[in-house]
Amino acid sequence: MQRTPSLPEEPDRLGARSLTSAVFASLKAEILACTLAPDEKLHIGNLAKRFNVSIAAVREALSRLVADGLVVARDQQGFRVSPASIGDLSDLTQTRIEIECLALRRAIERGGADWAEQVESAWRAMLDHRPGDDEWPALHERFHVTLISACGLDWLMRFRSVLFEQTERYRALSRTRATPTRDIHVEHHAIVEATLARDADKATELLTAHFARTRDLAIKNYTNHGDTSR
Amino acid sequence: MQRTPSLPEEPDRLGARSLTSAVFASLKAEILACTLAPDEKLHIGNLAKRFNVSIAAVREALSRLVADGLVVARDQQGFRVSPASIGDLSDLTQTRIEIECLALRRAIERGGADWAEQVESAWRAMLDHRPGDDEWPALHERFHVTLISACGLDWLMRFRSVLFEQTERYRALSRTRATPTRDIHVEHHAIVEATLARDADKATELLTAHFARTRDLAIKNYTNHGDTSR
DNA sequence: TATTTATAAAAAATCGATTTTTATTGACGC
DNA sequence: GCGTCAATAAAAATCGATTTTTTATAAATA
Repeated sequence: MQRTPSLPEEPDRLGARSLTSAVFASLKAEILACTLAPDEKLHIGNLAKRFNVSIAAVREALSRLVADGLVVARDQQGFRVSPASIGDLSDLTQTRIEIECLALRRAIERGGADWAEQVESAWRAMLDHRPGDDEWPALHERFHVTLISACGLDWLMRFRSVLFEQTERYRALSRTRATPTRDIHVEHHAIVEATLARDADKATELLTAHFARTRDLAIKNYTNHGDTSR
Repeated sequence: MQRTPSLPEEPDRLGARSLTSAVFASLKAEILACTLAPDEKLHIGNLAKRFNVSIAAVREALSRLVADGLVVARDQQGFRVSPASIGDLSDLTQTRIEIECLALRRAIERGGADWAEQVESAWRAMLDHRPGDDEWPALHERFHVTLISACGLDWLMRFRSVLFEQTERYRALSRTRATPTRDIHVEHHAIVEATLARDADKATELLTAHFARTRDLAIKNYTNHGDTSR
């Protein structure tokens, strides 16, 4: 009973239950947004100063980020942001296509009426928004999660999550200029239609094209602007 | 220049470049062998005493293990070994089947003569050994890695590795009595034959059966002996 | 001049102690 | 009796300082 309710909270802990988690979340956001560039050295001492926490807290947060494949660690050489490259983006996208199509087929096979409803609902929730919108990222991810949520395999969903997150980084790298001629709502709508019609072949074909287009756009801007080094 | 070369090394660091890595490796081995049981609380202070290292080193090692899905962390409640269950084993196995079959198809499509040679070589290397043998685990894993290594997707290989490791834990749980009537060499040989004959349908069918059998054996012994709680 | 070797500076890794949070237990009131 | 609350014990989280390792720099040798 030491803290008066009216006093302001500590600045750092934005909802996080521990300092380490707060640092983890901040670092993750910066890496996904490429404020911390791919392959950039993550100077433990500097980060500790910047976040006003101890070295141990930073090290632990960084160790956790290795889990998501966003940071790589080497003994006695510290941590750095995972490198990014067109090769990796291609690999990533193809793996994503394989896994999500697999999951979508299973979901179409097993999903019940409740699932179909959720898919439609998640899609409609996106309609009022556009990429660049504050709420867009969360809604977009929720849509893709819901779409294949009926696949019935937690491990597959877990891998999907890793791949989605990784892709986020390349999206950030290509977000240099306004995204041009791409009607993302139309793409999503087509996927929803085929899915709800239980047409697995069509749905996976559309999903594949959807991911491939994301990749191609990223590669295009990547070549023009994306400087991964610093 | 304080250390005399002839003095014995510190006991702990078995090849590891850092204390944290050594603790990481030890803990990982114990978790995979189920010496540290599923869902068991990982008492940081005790572990630090047991390994003669600081709390920070243990925390970091544990954080790294979260990456592999072998440990789960909860803010302010420390770490525990990831829980195991028949449900998880089923999920795991099915995901493994989907992903490895996918990879095998791609490998059969793309693999060249060098790959075919490596597959045969990795298979032959296993012939002199049996499960339970000291060298078996490494050779067995190498065989399965080689088999699909020509799939051309690093991310897929990465997920494979996670799934293989997870399966290891259930193997340990079921290793109570001598593995009974299962000629694993025959199973592997059939897979190799179909693969080298570039018969993807047959190869994936056999691989699926192979993983399913591992799962069924584990479930059988799990029900009899496997006490995940403590 | 190129390669090595010594030296100094920087950074990573590690520790022991302190602070904070959670879990436990027993008293108290309903 | 049962739930609530406070005091205490245990454990997790965090910190600041120390030790070890690597990297950068400069001198020395071939």
